Amino acid sequence: MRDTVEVGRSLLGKVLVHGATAGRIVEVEAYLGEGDAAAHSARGLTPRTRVIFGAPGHAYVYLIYGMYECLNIVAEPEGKAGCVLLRALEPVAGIDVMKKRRGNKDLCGGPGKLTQALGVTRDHYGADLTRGELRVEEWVGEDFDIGVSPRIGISASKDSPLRFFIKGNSYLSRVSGK
DNA sequence: GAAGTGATATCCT
DNA sequence: GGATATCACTTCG
Repeated sequence: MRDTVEVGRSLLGKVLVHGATAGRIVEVEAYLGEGDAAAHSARGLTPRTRVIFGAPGHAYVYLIYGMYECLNIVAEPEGKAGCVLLRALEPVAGIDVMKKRRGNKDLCGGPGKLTQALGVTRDHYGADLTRGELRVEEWVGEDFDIGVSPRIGISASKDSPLRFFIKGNSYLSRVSGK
């Protein structure tokens, strides 16, 4: 569990690159395997969640509510479940492309939105994020403070402080409409 | 505030 | 093998 948390924190500030588009990771959530009722992996290994139990550094993309993909990065070593959900990005490249795809609205301020903006689909399920078209890159930038809070939009384990974000960043996700 | 969307997992026959 | 309950969200009212 600690490893997943560490990976999540270390992902903050890095950049997710997909072709011409790229975004800085400003908000993530850790999803553990054992003892985390909110994680897909909590109920064991299934065809859908098998990537979470696989090698770290790979993408776990799933379709939720029929229309939206969510992008996770596997964090734990093979055999253990644990992944980090990317919730929000700060657009840094290919913004015009994102706007075209998203219709000029909020580009990356939510798990389903950021995948649309970057063009991430289930085709990237299991992809290696250290190389290839879709990848995560280091980013040398100014220092930032990391904030912690409970996760958003789930029904189980609401109180676990497993959401990490860059303090003060204005591209963080918001809970709809409110 | 509520509905809609489709894949998955868990029943039920 | 087939049906339905669930879901880590977004959009529209």
